Amino acid sequence: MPYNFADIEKKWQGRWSDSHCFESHTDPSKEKFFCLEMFPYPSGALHMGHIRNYSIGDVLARFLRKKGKNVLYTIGFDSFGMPAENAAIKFKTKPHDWTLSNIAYMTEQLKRMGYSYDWHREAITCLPEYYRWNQWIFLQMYKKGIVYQKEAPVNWCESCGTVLANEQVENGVCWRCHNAVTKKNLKQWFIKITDYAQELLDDIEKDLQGWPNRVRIMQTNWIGRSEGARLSFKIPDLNYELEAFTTRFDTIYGVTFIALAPEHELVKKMLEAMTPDEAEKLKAFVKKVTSQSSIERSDAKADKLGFETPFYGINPVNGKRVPIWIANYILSDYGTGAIMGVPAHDTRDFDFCRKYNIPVIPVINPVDGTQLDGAAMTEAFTEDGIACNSGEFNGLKTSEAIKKMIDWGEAQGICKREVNFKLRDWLISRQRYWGTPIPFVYCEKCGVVPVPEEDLPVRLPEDVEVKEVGHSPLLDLPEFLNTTCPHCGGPARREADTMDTFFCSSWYFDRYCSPGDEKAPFEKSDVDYWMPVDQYIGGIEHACLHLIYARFFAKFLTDIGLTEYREPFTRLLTQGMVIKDGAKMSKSLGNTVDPTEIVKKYGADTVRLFILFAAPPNNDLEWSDRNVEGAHRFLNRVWRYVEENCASLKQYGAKIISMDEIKAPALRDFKRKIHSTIENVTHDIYDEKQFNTAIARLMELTNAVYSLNDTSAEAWELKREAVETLLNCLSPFCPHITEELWEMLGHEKMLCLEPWPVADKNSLTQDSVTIVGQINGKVRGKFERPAGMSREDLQKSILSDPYMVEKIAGKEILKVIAVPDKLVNIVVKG
RNA sequence: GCGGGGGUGGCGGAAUGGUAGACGCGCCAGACUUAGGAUCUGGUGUCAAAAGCGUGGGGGUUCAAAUCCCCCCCUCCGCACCA
Repeated sequence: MPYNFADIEKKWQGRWSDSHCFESHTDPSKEKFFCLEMFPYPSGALHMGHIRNYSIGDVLARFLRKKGKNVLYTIGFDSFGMPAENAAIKFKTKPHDWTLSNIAYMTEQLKRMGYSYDWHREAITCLPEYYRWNQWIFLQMYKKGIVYQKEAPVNWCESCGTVLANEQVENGVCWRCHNAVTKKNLKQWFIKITDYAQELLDDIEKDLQGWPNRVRIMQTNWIGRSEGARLSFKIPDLNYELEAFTTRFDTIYGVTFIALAPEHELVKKMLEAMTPDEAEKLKAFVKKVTSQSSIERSDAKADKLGFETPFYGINPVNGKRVPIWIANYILSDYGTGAIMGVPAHDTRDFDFCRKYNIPVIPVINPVDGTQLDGAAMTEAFTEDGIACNSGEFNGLKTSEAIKKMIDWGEAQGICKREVNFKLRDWLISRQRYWGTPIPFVYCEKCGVVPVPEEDLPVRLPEDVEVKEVGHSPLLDLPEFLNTTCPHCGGPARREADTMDTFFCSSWYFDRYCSPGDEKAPFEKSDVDYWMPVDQYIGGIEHACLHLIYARFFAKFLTDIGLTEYREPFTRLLTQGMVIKDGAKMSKSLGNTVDPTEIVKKYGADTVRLFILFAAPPNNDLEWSDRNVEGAHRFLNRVWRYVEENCASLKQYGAKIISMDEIKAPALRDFKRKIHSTIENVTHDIYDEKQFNTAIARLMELTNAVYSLNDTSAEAWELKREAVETLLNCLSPFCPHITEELWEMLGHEKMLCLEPWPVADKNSLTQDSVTIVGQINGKVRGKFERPAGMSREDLQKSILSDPYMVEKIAGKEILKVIAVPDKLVNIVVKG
């Protein structure tokens, strides 16, 4: 009977589903394991990246169930978002219908892969059962004062027709469509994620040891903490105190100018105080700079542009007058939007001053004793050194100077210690239709009023026509827009913006714990039991997006008493990309491989095996049709062996023969192979998450089974043990074929319910070992010796071996190093 | 520029400081076959070679280095005027 994967896979998927064997329940008497994968966006069909992600997760889930853990493993769909609107326009359908039909198709695909999801926990974010709790959580945030509206220059993507959060702008372009992002002044909803900046930072070190270092560093940089001081410069002509932030208060004596961002509020006051002629020039400058795209403005290599104003500020430490400039390289939304310019010790300020002939005054000399000359310097000196030209602080080392000068400044009332973060508040509103409606109304009398919790959900109308990108159909729906004020009962208008979809994905794992809860987003007892996630698996691209937002949510939900955990994901695995012909598989490059086609041709087990064997999870994985065939060939080999030897194998296996009973060396080796395989595979799967080597070990065991030609009863007993071990250990990777063969061997209980095998220590002991004989560190011979020989005996034995005696004849032995059970190295001269 | 990974056969990749190249792909030879792009057996770093040489390059530590230290090169990724 050939290996008929199509029928076999269908059969077992049916059995698993009918028996509900993958459903899990909250049970504090059992040890839990929450295995989570980043849920997909229902774009239409699964791609190989999904298959890779979920195959990794399924191996872990199936493995841990066998290890006796109560495993929560399920999936959902992150189903709000732009593509549904675009598709609606293109295919003249409705986002709701398009999305749900995609979900249906992708669900089918997932089931075909044999993933052991608990489908009764599934969460679909675009359904009101789910998004009403987005609205509810948003209202809790509002109550706690961390939701606010603000008019501010925000990131605007013209092609998506909406604003974007800071995290969603990559190198000045939109993360989704890669078009240039501009700034626009709009009143928008924000969440004060910055309140949590310090905790988000601290907990990276404290609680995220199970995360890849790379992601921890990326988040650390994104949060971007810097310590320094805030100080102010009096501007007599404008009767204004200009505040600036600096991390280098020790360079305060080196200030030769002040620079403002063109958006700074002081610019307005300046314009009023300037002559009309000068004001026109300044206006033109500001216009020029602010009309630059984000890409141009944030390019560090681009030319620095400045405009010298007729105003000056007073350096608080020495009373010196310094000119005030407006410059394009000053960011309006970091610090105070103004800087103290110290060209001698800051690269950017240096470039600026050389261009505009502003004096350079060094206030730190290198430790080697060189005296810097401001006029002659060719680049800024940014290293630590010794303070000079700094009055009473001369001679201090930089680290000391920073501390002492700020101490002094604080005592004098000149400055105040301050910590700044790069992290910005999370801009949550989107000018889109297909998202969670923001639960607020605008009342002429009462202003901005939250929708009362009992009125949730604010339902998103589903029967709409999306006509053009950038225009939400909600704006044309009076029945949605027109409402009454919950406060005064008067006429009011609904907020037509929807939430960033990252809001949905910040807590879906909590929902998995309490599926279908109608009274709350989740039951505390469920979440207390299941959370935090023990293993999260997904792409690196979310390092500073989803993974920061979800961490923030965890902290907020705990602060309002809904949960007990402060970090949602204990361990994180970021799988590499699936590559073909040297590039990431993508529709636009036309180098995709459709999982459905491959599953049809080879079966789900083969696809899973290939994708897990071809590379370790963290590496990128090059698709190879040949290697898919290789994986298929291996499964055929396993199938053929069990099928052809089924009768003999079934005849035996009544008892497991212990190592002590086995005499023949070949059989002892075979027994050892079985148990070392168990030990290594267990370690590779759980400790290393190194599935490629785990599979390699199973291939070795298969090879060993094939090569054992002994047909004694004893040998058959052992072969039975080997085959059953092989099937059990292979089953998390290739669950269908292994169930089928397991059944063929006469088992009635499903293999997925069978406990994971345990390596027998006694079967692992070596009878003899290969000792490497080295001369001067070079391998010269190999010798079989009994295991466990003492250092002395081993040394004697190898030194007296005729082969080695001959090799070292006539040479003077200087030293001998013997490592028990490993090697003997003879150091000789001559 | 700053930060973080990587660099091992023809390829994907293995190697607690201790036999470099497990396992697989590919390739070569043979067997079985009407046939093989099925299957099985053997071989496969380099070199004519038992020797020698081999883990990006150069130094070093060590009895012993892919692995530890220093310098350099290449490559991928992230951040990028954050004061």
